[in-house]
Amino acid sequence: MTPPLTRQELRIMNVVWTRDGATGREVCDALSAEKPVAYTTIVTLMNILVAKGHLLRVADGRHFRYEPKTARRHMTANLVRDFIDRVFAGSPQSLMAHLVEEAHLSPDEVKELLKDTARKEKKR
Amino acid sequence: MTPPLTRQELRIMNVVWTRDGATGREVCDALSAEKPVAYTTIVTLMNILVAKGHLLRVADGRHFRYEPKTARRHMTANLVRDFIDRVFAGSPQSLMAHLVEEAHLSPDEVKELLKDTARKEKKR
DNA sequence: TATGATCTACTAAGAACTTAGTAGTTAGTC
DNA sequence: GACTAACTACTAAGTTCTTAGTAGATCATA
Repeated sequence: MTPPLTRQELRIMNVVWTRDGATGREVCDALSAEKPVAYTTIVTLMNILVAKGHLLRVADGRHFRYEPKTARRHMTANLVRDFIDRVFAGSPQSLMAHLVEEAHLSPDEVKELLKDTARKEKKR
Repeated sequence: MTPPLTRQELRIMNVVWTRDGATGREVCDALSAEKPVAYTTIVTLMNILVAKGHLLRVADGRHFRYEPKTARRHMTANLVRDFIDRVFAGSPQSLMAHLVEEAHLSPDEVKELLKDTARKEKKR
């Protein structure tokens, strides 16, 4: 069972999601800011993502734009589930405990988050 | 940059950590319960883990035992950090929010966890 | 219209991951 | 002592990931 997305594929999806659609050139430029990468490399990967059903390739004039087909939220949920399975034996509680204990988050920060979440819940 | 551990390597480490040391046979049996795998496959991977410095191979009579060299806690922290970087742009808060929102955890469950954590903190 | 820039399509090649086989050694047992 | 079982060492092969090159088409422009 392979992960829903490979590392590089995810980096690309992050750019496309953020912009809600992008060209190969845009993604290449965005990722090259961190570490230079060939344009053709990016396009190859993006077409793989199309084949996998995560991107949609739409003609934009005589070029192509790529639009997200899989929602970020949906993909994130899959990735988190997979991660919890592998690292925390399927227990989200364990992950949460880890986050708190490792001081990635202080209990206060968590409380703040909970408040925010509660607020959002009410709005719905 | 490759992940700290590959999927299969992590599965093996989980067995070794849980038992605080194991033979190739033990790991093979444990993992084969889920999905059959050849003994030699496991040993090959375990020796790779030795080469990577995650396991220690110690003679036990005329056979070998493998003991964890990297602490589970330490490895978990690395994996979580890597995951947060890739999926949540480096923000543990975002991961926490996701956990709560996706109902992997209800706010009540989180509060429970916080209580537990606070209790542990006091004990220290 | 010749030139250069940019994009697409196709192909390739190395690295790493995953899986497992073969040969040799050792220990127990008939 | 011969046979079988289990383990170790070495090797290999298929798959996927990652990266990128080449060739051809198209557009802008000098």
